[in-house]
Amino acid sequence: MNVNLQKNWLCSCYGGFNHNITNAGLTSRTHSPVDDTIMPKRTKAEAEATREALLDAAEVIFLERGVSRTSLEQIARQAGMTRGAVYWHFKNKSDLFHAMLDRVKMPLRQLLDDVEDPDQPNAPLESLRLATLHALERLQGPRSRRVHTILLHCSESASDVDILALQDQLACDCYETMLERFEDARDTGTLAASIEPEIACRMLMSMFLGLMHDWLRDPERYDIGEIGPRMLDTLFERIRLMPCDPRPG
Amino acid sequence: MNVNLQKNWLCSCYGGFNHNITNAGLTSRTHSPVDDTIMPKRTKAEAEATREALLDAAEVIFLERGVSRTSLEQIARQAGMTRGAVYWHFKNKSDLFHAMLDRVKMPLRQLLDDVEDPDQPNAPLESLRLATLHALERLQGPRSRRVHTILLHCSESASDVDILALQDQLACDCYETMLERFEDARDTGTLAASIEPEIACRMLMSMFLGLMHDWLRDPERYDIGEIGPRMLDTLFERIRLMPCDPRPG
DNA sequence: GCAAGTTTACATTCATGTATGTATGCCTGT
DNA sequence: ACAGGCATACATACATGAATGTAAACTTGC
Repeated sequence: MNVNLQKNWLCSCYGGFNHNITNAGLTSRTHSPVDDTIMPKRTKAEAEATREALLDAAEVIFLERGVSRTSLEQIARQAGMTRGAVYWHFKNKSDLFHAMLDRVKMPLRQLLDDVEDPDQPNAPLESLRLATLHALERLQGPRSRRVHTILLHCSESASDVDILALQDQLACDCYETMLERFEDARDTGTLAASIEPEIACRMLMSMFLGLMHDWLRDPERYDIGEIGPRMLDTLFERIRLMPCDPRPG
Repeated sequence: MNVNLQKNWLCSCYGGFNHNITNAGLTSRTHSPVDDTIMPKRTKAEAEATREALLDAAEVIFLERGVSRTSLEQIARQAGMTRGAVYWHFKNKSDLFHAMLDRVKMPLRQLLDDVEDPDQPNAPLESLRLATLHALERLQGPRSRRVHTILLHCSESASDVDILALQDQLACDCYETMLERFEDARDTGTLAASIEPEIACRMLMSMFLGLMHDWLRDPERYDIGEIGPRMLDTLFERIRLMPCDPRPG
C-alpha cells in the first residue's frame, strides 16, 4: 500500500527542487525505492536519506495542516515510513521541528560576511542593504519559503514547540549585529543625524519582518522579488544623510 | 510558568477521572462557582454576562496555551462554567474565536475618521500618521494586546480557525484605504516624488505589522509607546517631499 | 408549562509514547 | 573469508490520555 504513497511523495517532494544531499548517497548500489517488493536496505546513507525525507515530509504536512494538528503518523506516511522511523530519528515533534529549522537558518552575521569584502569594506548601510536583499533572495527558495511560512503562520506559541523562544533568539541576534552597523553608520556620518541607530534598527527589522509575514501569508498576491528590493532601497535611500539634512555635530 | 499552571489545572480538574468533577470544586446544586451565595438567575442580562465571561476566559487561556491546544473545557472552567454553556453560546471553537476578535477590531477606516476633521482636512500623510499613532495607543490596551497576541502568535493556520483568511481580509482592507491616502499625497506633492504610493504603502504596513509582531512576542523588552511613535514619525518625516528632493512634475 | 440556559453523561475519535518484534548491516575474531 | 554477534533501523501493537459533539436531564424565568 505504500508504493503509491512513495511515488506521490517522490513527485511532490523531489520533483522540482534541488535536493542535492538526499539522492547523492544512495544511488550507488541500491535499486529504485519504488520497487514493489519491500527491501529494507538500511545502510548509513539510506538512514540519512530517510531522515531527510522525514524532514521534507514534515515541511509539507506542517504547511498544509499546521504544526499542532499534524500527527507524527501523518509525517511518517507522507515520507512512506511509519511512526517508528520518526521516533528513531527524532525524540519527538519538537525535536523534529528544530531539525527542520536548522536546515534553513540564515543568521544575519553570515549574510553580512557574504556581501562584505574584507579588503574593500562597504559603507555599513550598504552592507546592510546588500545583506537584506540577499536574505530576500534566499527567502524565495522553496524550502526557505516553506519553513519560514511554517514559523510565522503555521505554528503557535505554547505548543509542542516553543516558537516564541526560537523567534526571540533569532530576532535578538539579528538586532545586535544590525545595531552595530547602524551605530557605525551614525559615527561615520552616513546615517541622517536625526535618526538614532536604535530606531533605524527597529525600523529595518520591523519592515523586513512585516514584509515576510505579509508576503508569506499569500505569496501569489505580489512579487516580493520586485516589491521587496524597492521597499528596502527606498528605506536605505531615505534614512541616509541627505544634502538638506543638518550636518552632524 | 505555563507548564506549572497547566499541570496544576490538570490535576485539579482531571485528578480523579471523568467522574464527579463537580464534587471537587463545585457545589452540587447551586451551581454558580463564582458566586456561591446567591442562586443563579438566568435572566437575559446574565446570559449575556456569561457570554462575555466566556470570551474573557478564552482570551486568557488562548494566550496561555495557544488556540489549538486549548480545549473548550478549559475555557468553560476558567469562566466558572461547563462546556455546555460554551456550546450554548457558540457553535464551536472557531465561532468563539471570531466573536472574541469582534470585540477588538479597529479598521483603519474608522481610525482615520477619528483623527480627520471634515471641516479642516489634514494632509493625507498627517492623517495616516495620526491614525497609526492612534492604532498604536489602542494596541496597548490590555484586551487589544491580548487578542492581537493571540492572532499573531498563539494561533496557527489550518487550525480550527482560518487565521490566514482573517488576517488577509484585515490586511487587504487596510492596504486599500492606506493606498488612497498615499496616492492623494503623491498627487498633492506631499510624498517624495521618487516613492511610489504602492511602495510607501507596503513600507508603512510592513513596518507596523512587523513592529506589532516583534513587540507582542515579548512586550517587556521595550516600551512600544515610546519606540513606536519614534519609528513612525521618522518614517513619515523621511518619505515626505524634502527640500533637496527633485520637485515633482 | 414552555423555553432559555446550563449541567451531566456518553460514544467516538485520535494522538502520543513506549514496548516489543524483526530483519538487516557492520564488525570482530579466528 | 566468514560465521556469529551485536547494533541499527525500522514496523507493529498496545495502553493511555484527552477533546469533541450530541443527547438528555435539570433548573429557573416568564
